[in-house]
Amino acid sequence: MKEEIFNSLNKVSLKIFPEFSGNFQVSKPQDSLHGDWTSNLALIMAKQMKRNPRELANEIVESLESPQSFEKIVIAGAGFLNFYLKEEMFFEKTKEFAKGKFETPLEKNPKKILLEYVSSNPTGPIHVGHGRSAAFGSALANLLKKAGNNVTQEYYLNDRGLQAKTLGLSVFLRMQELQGINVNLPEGCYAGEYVKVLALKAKKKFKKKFLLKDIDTSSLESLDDWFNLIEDSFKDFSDLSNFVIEIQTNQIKKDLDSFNVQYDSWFKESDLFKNNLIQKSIKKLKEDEVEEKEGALWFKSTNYGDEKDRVLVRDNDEPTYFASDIAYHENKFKRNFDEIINIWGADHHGYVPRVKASIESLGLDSEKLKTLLIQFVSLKERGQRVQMSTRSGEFVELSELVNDVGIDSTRYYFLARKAEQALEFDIDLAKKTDKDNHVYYIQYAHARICSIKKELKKRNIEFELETSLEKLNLLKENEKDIISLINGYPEILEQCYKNYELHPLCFYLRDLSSKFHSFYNSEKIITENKDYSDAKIALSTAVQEVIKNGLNILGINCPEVM
RNA sequence: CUCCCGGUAGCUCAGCUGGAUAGAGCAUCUGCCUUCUAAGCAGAGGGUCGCAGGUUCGAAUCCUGCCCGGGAGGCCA
Repeated sequence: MKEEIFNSLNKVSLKIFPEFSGNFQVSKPQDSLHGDWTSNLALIMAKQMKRNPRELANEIVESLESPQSFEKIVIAGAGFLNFYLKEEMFFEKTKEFAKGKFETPLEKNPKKILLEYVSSNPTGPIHVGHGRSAAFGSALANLLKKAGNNVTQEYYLNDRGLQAKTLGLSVFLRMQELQGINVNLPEGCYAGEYVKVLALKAKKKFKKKFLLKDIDTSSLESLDDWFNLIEDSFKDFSDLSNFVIEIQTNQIKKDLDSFNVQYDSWFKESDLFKNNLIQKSIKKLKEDEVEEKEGALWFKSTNYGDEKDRVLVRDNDEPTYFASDIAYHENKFKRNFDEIINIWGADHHGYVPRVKASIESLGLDSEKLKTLLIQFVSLKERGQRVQMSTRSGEFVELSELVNDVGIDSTRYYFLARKAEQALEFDIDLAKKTDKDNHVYYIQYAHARICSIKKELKKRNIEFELETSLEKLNLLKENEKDIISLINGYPEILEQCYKNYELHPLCFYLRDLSSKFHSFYNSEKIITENKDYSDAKIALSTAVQEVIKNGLNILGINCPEVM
């Protein structure tokens, strides 16, 4: 509908003023008194034409074609064009939605999209910060799919390199402790409790294979000292590293799966090495943008506006994380996606320019890549900030939070906040099971409607949806406000889709629920007046379906009984 | 020092691609259960949109400068 209005207005604007190039809008007015749709076209045009906006508005209305969907078009305020839908059009969306029809062809040209998110290192458990990305990524995937696109969700696994070795060492040292050999953990080792759990598993698997026995380690201090010793004494050490990385990876998969997050693809960094893709990609960078300096190999990302040039291969011949990422991104592009989306923690924002630079140097179209940054999460409990620091291993695991407050609350509050805004997660609020907790409030509205349906059966009252939907005009004016809100649902989805955001949907569902609770409470829905009763149940059904549809996108459960 | 995010009601936040009287929730105060779920509803009070300029018919929204909070700036990931 919005589009129809936009197109016909556009047509008229060009007729009146062919040079018109303004960016006018058609939107839902804040106040329903201002109609079902409103446009600022006359105001925008008046500026360019240096004319009186109200006069212009008159001309526009006069030459507007096919206004048959509208009861009236009113010129208001400074020159707004307010469109009032005819009643039968007004009920259109509610009728469709009540029947569960949500065909929203948001995307006219469906795309093949790669969505990479979380991708945290398998050196430890997923924590709450990753959880926010997980909730966001999976919900965005749902939305992109609903819009008609083909979406691949991918997790990039850093399963090799220094961090894998460090985890191996950390577990190795805990294994010694299990045998009564005391060693000091060097700086940089992973210190969390989960490392001890891994050590137990490793001990079971490898028995006495990785034991120090009589080796004197008293002089060892740094990570490197230890790595040297291990290289000399334990030829198969990588078996241990690989083993614990695999266990951690499975743990991550499990944690994400129980958070309603499912991937289509797990991409291993080690595969890039197996196939020598890193070297191959580096060779494909523009020749004059790669140079050797101070024993290392550099990429001149400053050519593309990056702050400084970046190292690709260290002086010890080990490629950097950045080099892997170039190969990984080249691989993404080779897989022929129309759009490639990365969801990264905001602490990686400095990383964006160099990756874009490398893509361009490879001769690929960096416009295809979109990077969304998610800000940090902090936790609040009993009015106090929960202390967290990754360095000391005192972070709160996602699974811990989910166990505490539940998956629905966790997902909702992660999503109800603009992604680029830091999030303060109120644990006490999220645990509440009353109206203060928005997700309960929304679910409760849905459950209440289910409950009405049950009551109908109990009382043996017949209800036929199709015919009842024809009685919507019996609703009172204030009840029609709900219909107006329902009419706005597609635009909310469109806004989310266009801007890669989900919080407007969260806010919308809460608003809709609020309107419904108010409606429910004002008077009985099931009454002696059969026709009016039918109309109210039909309206409730539409609300029920919209809530179900919305929660589904957010990846939040929609119980029928609470 | 450079870059990124933020500063809107007592608190947590929407609104920011310029539009009509700046909105929600919480908290505070006043009401509402013989009822299809009170796990709820109705009402009230509460604002220098960080500060100062600028752009224009119109600025919370755009531009410039400044102040405050958080984050990032490795041959770590």
